[in-house]
Amino acid sequence: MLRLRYRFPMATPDGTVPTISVIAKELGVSRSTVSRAFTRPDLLRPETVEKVLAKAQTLGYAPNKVARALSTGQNGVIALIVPDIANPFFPPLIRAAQVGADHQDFCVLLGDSAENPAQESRLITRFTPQVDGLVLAASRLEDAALAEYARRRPVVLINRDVPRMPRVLTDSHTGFMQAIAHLAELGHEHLAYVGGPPGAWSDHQRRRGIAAARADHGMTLTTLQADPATYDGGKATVEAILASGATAVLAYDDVVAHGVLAGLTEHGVRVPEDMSVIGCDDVFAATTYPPLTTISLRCAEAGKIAVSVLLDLVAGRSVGDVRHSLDSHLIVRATTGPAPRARRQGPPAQGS
Amino acid sequence: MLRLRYRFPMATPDGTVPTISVIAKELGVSRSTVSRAFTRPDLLRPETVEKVLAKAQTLGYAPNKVARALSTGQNGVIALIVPDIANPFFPPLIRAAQVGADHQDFCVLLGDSAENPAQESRLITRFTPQVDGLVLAASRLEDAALAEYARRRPVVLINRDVPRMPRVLTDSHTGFMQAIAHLAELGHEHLAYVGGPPGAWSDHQRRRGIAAARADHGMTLTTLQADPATYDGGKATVEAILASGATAVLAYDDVVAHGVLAGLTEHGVRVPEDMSVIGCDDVFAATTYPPLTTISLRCAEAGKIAVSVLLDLVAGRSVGDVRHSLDSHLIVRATTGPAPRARRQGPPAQGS
DNA sequence: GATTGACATGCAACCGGTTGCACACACAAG
DNA sequence: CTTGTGTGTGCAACCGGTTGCATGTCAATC
Repeated sequence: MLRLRYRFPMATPDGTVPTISVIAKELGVSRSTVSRAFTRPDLLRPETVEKVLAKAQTLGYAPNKVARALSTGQNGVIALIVPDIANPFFPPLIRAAQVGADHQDFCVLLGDSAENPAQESRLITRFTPQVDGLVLAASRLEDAALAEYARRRPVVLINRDVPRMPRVLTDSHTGFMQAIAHLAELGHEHLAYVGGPPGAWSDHQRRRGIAAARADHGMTLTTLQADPATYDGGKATVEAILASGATAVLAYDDVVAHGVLAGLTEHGVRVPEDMSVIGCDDVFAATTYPPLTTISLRCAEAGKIAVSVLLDLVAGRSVGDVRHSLDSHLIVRATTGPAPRARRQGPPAQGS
Repeated sequence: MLRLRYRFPMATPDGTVPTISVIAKELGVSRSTVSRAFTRPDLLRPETVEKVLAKAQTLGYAPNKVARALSTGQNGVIALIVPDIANPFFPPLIRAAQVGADHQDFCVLLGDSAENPAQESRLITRFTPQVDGLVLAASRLEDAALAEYARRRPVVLINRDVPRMPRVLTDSHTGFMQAIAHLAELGHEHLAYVGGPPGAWSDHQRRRGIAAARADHGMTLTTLQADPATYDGGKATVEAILASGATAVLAYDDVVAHGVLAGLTEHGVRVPEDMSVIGCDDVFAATTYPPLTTISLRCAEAGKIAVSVLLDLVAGRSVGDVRHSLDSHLIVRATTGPAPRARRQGPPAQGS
């Protein structure tokens, strides 16, 4: 069997990717000069740089990262691995990461671990040799495994709090504090929390925050779990919510919150008249109807910062124990209202 | 300023990662022999192969992918460029693409063009040298530009119909036919279409399909445009919709549809009692409340197929003029109902 | 007018593999 | 003893950049 060398038709006009050699020849300069126009323009006469760049522009030239990687050891590529691309929390984060990387001339290799630690390990192993660093979002791996991978390449974690590893956390604490204060003000006394994936850092953090805050306000709390943490999982918890006697629901995220909304409506429970619902993430709260009261989590910012930290690390710029905690805040929209008991008992009549 | 050569500490005791040269020297053979032990073992004497592999094993050697990529021109990477990662149409597509690529041992470089042709060009130029092929989703570039890029690397388009270029189309035609038939059956006679980005193939296709189908049913059609094609853009069209006298709205996509829903509710218009609304994409119709009647578009499949076609192309397996058209269908949920006039006038009473 | 830098560019080696071609050697047939 | 046919290896060029060092130019300085 013949193994053909796969290569596209040569020479720029007829469909090849242009190289420094092409530009050099056309301009009658050496390859080094072309190279330097991109890497060390300060060494060249300004008009030379300009000449080269102009030519590169018209030829559609861009430096070949693979070649550059071979000689410098820097690939100009970072990996970003998320548990589920389609979970609406991640797209804004991914986009911000991509844009941030692009600004520093890096590309992003994207991986979806399907919430599966084994798959996540596979991807990391596969990506590692060809990237300068990795961002792992909501990793499902154990601390030890993470530390091991971090010895091979710089790693920045998102929403995973491992001491001594650089990490960026979307901290829902403030938001949930505000949410519970908001509910307390509306007269609610009985809460339900519909939690997410038990292993996840974010769920753990939310549970703790809510438990603390509700105690401050003397409220009762029923903790449930959406399993899985999806629309349907949220919907399935509705009977338990109603049985608990809660008048307000805090959901693990916006997706679960929408599931709860749907389930409530099917049970003839009106929102917010009979039940208040608060989501978390603020990721499609503003693009669906009814507008969901939710906790805004700055997920895009997390992506941006993670990349920026990683690139600092890659460039040897960074130091110390990095732990970025991004605070959150409540956004009140249309799914929270006075507790039914408070209304029945009399006053507010807010509005009509 | 000193520019340090960045290189990670590695396997061998002296801190360097072993190369074929090291193995070759230790074994007293040539570098080619070592290389061939890994790539064409059939050309070597079995005991030679074994000797090399054993040595590689003890030295912890693994072939350097970057170097291999440079000399073979095969990187094991494909690029995927989308106009907006955060547009909910794309995440399922991206995920399917990533998974499909992974199955064939390819990685995905992701790019976000921000709906901007110039940015899209930049990304393509930057990615091209380091990928084996590209998938361009909903490209905003002109046909000529696309053709030009396709001469450098295999390119597969999604939702862009350029003759003689491989393309995968999520064809909304069938779905819109069904939608209009559905509305006709419910007694609607006046439709409004809230269109999306004027340049987009998908909008163009939808406009044509709707115009044809409504004619078949003798309905009137008012065409509006959500500008931009977002939640707010959709919401802003509501007054025009109401002024048009339409009793049913077809929206460019689910996001716009939700904007319309919100706007209608703010105007005291009930859905579906006073107005029916149909979205398109089926991307979060099932994860929000109320469940949106919509057209299901198989976007994940589009991603999967595009990658599969691209990898066939890359491997030289594929042929001919590829044009995959993925049909769509209507999914009736809770936002469509009998036309108000029909209800007032009497008969149907279909159901209750 | 010769000396000295500073500056801009070229030369050539190198990064770590792959591969077309040549060569050496073995063995079989003429 | 040639000639022919394989077979297993080595040589060297190449992929597309980067970079240490050398060279050439020109203006400022002595």
